[in-house]
Amino acid sequence: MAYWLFKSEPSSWSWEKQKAKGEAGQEWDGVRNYQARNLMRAMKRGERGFFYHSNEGKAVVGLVEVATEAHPDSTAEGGPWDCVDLKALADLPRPVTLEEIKAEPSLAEMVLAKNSRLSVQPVTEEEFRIVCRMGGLDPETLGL
DNA sequence: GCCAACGTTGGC
DNA sequence: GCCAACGTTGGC
Repeated sequence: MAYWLFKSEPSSWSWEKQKAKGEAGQEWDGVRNYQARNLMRAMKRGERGFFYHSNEGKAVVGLVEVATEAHPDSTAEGGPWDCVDLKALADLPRPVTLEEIKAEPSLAEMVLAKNSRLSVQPVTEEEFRIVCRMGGLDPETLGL
């Protein structure tokens, strides 16, 4: 089981909008970066990730589930771009800010802290658990 | 709004 | 295949 992080500017696609999609989920389209695309190609249905608000908020605000494996990005018009579908799983009771992540020594190696520009990122299991707890979610009781 | 970091493009 | 120029991202 791998873990991930998805970044979005709230002004273009917010956590509120993602939640409103509910079980139907939403194609994570528009990614035009090979590294990010390759990470999405490696994702499996049912894997979990964080939803991160960049620019405004700068915080991990929720948990998502990978709802489909990678498929062609419907906005890419035959280009080499694939993406997965995501559905919202849960709010973080307390958003975990970038500042807090950078201040936490055990998260020093987190991609978000080191290469904040990558829009889809891998997260280790340990990082996933730490950020969940910082956000007020117990990964055990969630069955994660 | 600035600018550093990064990725991509294209001339050579 | 190198690398300068350019565009974009996102923290500050």
